[in-house]
Amino acid sequence: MTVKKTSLKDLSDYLGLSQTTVSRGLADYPEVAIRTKTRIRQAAAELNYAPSSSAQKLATGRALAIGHVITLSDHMTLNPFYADFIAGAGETYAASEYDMLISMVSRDKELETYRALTNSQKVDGFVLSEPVPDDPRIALLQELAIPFIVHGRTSASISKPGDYSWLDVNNKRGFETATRHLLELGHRQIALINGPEWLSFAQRRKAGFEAALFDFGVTCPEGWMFATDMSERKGFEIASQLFQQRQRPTAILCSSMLLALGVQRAMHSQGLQIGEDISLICWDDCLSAFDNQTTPPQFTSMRSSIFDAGAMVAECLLAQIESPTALLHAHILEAELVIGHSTGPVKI
Amino acid sequence: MTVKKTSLKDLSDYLGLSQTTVSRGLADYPEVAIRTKTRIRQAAAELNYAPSSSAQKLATGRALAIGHVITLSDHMTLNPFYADFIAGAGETYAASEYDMLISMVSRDKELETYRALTNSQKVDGFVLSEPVPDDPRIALLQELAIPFIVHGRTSASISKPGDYSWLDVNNKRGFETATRHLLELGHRQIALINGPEWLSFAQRRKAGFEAALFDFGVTCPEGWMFATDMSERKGFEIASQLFQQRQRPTAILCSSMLLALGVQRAMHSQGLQIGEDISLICWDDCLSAFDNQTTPPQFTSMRSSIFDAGAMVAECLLAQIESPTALLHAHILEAELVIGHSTGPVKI
DNA sequence: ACGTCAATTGAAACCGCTTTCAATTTTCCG
DNA sequence: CGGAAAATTGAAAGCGGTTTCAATTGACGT
Repeated sequence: MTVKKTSLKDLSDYLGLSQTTVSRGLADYPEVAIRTKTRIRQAAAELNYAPSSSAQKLATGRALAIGHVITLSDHMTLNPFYADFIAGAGETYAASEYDMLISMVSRDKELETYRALTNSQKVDGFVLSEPVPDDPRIALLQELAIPFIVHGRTSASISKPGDYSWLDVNNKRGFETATRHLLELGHRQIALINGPEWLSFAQRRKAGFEAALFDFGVTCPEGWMFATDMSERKGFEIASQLFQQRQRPTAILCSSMLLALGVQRAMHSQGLQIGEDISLICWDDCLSAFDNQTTPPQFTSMRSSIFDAGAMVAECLLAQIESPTALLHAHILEAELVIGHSTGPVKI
Repeated sequence: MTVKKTSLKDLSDYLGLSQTTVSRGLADYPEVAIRTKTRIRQAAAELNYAPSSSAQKLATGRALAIGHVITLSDHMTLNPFYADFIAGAGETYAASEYDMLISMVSRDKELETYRALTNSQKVDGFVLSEPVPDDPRIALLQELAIPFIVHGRTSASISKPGDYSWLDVNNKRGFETATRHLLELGHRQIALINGPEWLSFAQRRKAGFEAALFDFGVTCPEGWMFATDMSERKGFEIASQLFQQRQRPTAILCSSMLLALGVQRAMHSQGLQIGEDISLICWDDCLSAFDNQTTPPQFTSMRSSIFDAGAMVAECLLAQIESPTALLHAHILEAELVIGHSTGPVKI
């Protein structure tokens, strides 16, 4: 059943050449004669030869693989974002002949997993997602001296340039812009439905929200800033609850489109007109499952493709791995405000 | 910077033992004396030793990795389902010390990717998702003689038992049951919003839908069976279109909760009451991002966790790999009808 | 004390590829 | 044509484990 794979030796025997030459020929070394290379390539194709990756890894020391460790314990991390983010990264890896190794582990095994993957030399680097303010993973990977890049940032204080590589979207400015947009439309009663506040990005978004309000001398009523799982249902539940208060917001800011869909449902069920009675802005990660790309889009939103972010993160990491002398990366992407149907001037 | 990893040799030198004994000690061979094992383990922990995976692979011939090849060309496959499916599978792999290798490639490189991963011996097996009726991947993998399992099935004709391993949910019966439920509530004007019909599962669902209608002597009006990307927007668009016809359905069957959310939005925007004016049943994959687990749930649905499916698929595959003599797997899961708020007797 | 057998441990080959350094063949020129 | 330089090719030593087979040690019965 299991057919013996053709090895380099088989191939070189077949060609009457040494393994050395064949190996070099396949790797396109300049010192191998053109006609020899041609012969080698042809024979390789004929015998369906492909080098054993483990042998190659062993000999070169490079795993040609990047690790993504995903924790399953809480529902947050196994969300649609991740699918798109991974897809973006994966595309880049594939284009560079790298493999993507994904480990799904419970949170308590997380650090151990990074350590094991590093020690067993299964990967050449890591991509970290969803950093928390003082992320232990970063310290660990620095100690292990393995290249990595963070999608997002930890607290500003720790993010001295040159400390570690990261790529982040400007969450603070994004939410500041969105909030300002609402304020300029005359809204003064604005609620925020944010992601879990132990994640850095959520903290930044909140800061942006507050900064804009502050500029306009507006305050957010007690209990109008929510931090929650970003699910449709949570959006629905929170909005429903908001709508029952005697003083109701005239605008709502959501940290994800999924939340916005829930809010929208709540509005519908209360007979509230979106963009009329209440304005709604959400963050739009341009997920393939929720496209908001009609013109004009369904939701007014701050738009920043997480697929693209995945691709960029991967590119930075690979660059870093290929030339270790390169500087660390630190990139900020700006989200774009896109006006859709869900916002309008405040009703008097 | 790059600290030299401790190798088996380092460890055996440190212990004053041979590599042989240390290797055996770590692998818990019975012929190694207990006290020696203890010493070895201790030293290994001390020196932070972890075997090089590539060396191990080379020596044993087992990659201890499973491949998932995902095509990016169309948006369908990069969807939330996949995230949950992969998560389920990944959990199983992690528990069995296997790695998960994910390749994101365009459809035209798909087969080539399977071939390359197999030849380079990067994986011990594959999981195929979203089979099409006469799937070329299956033929290829059979030819390559590498273990694999399909999540889903190809056409019934090809699925002779023993042909290849698969695990599928009973899509036909699921939709038959759902349709029957609507029929028993008195509905006779039922529309179907299905997934893309070139995928086997969608064909089966359609067959189930038609079978139930046939049993009740009901026919589905021309143009009421849709096959589409399963996005929120498509659900909205199709439902909106349906509602504009003079004869409007009294019930709708959706192939995903995402579609159902879109349909719901369309209903809201037309002032139609869900479960009152129109009944809605959707397939519920129990995705973490769209939970429908309230009691009673928001949507009446056919429920079958895709996360669990991923875990089961992975288990079957691993079993198959570990004992090649084992029979091929062929499992059918039944989806469960869960009554929620979105259905009710037909209005007269 | 001695032979025997079980319990442990080791030497060395091998997995399949890369790479250093040496060997061989060509090419070029005086 | 002789010889140096350039162009090719090869032998062999790793890379870091596993495993076969042999060797050593210890225990035990007489």
